[in-house]
Amino acid sequence: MSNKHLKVNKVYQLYLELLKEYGPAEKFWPQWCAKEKTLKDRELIALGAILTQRTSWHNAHLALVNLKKAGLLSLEKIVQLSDLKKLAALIKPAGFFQTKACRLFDFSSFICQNYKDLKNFTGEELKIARQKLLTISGIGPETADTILLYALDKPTFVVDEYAKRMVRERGLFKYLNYDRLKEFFEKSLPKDAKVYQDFHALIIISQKGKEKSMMERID
DNA sequence: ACCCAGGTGGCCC
DNA sequence: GGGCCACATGGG
Repeated sequence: MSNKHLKVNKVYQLYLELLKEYGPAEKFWPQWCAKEKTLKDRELIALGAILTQRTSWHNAHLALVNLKKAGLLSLEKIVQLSDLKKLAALIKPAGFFQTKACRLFDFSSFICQNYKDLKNFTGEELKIARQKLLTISGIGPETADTILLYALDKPTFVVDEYAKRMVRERGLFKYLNYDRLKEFFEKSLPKDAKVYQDFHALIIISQKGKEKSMMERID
């Protein structure tokens, strides 16, 4: 589908300006914004989306490295755990570790039991997939959209505190609730996962600074 | 010794 | 339907 019909608007212009100034977000978030992702990458991103809730990326990163070292950076391995104490201990640096251990387990169970793996879940239509993720305890709109956008490369816009702040400061839109803002961004931009990924990352990079937004690879 | 970091669900009115 | 609270660690 051609995007030529898309009217020039402030949001799209802002996206183009940020892209020009900072370059593609893949430079700063190599793993999350990569064009080609392995299934392992996708699992890491989805688990990372939960671990980073209300937490600095640095702390979520420490937790992911612990999971990797323990061989638990895998939905299947997490589902097989008999109790969550070990999982909770590993993700301690990410904070809210008991809550998040349950969330990682519930998410992993949902995917493994209903779809076997994330690749099959990608086959679900976007709206259905989003609705289903929202039924999982601990997966709210931002986490659901983060998983869909970065782990599954589905075109759904992630609204976070940085996006809200930007909209507020620049007076782009008067409604600040999640769904209204998400719709606003999506109507202003080409419906393209790569555009949403880069823009969301660039919003954060432009506000926080490149250094603090760097997400190191975990291999 | 504070304050905050890419939220969410529960409870209250 | 909005306003508060608990959840918890690491860094400035």
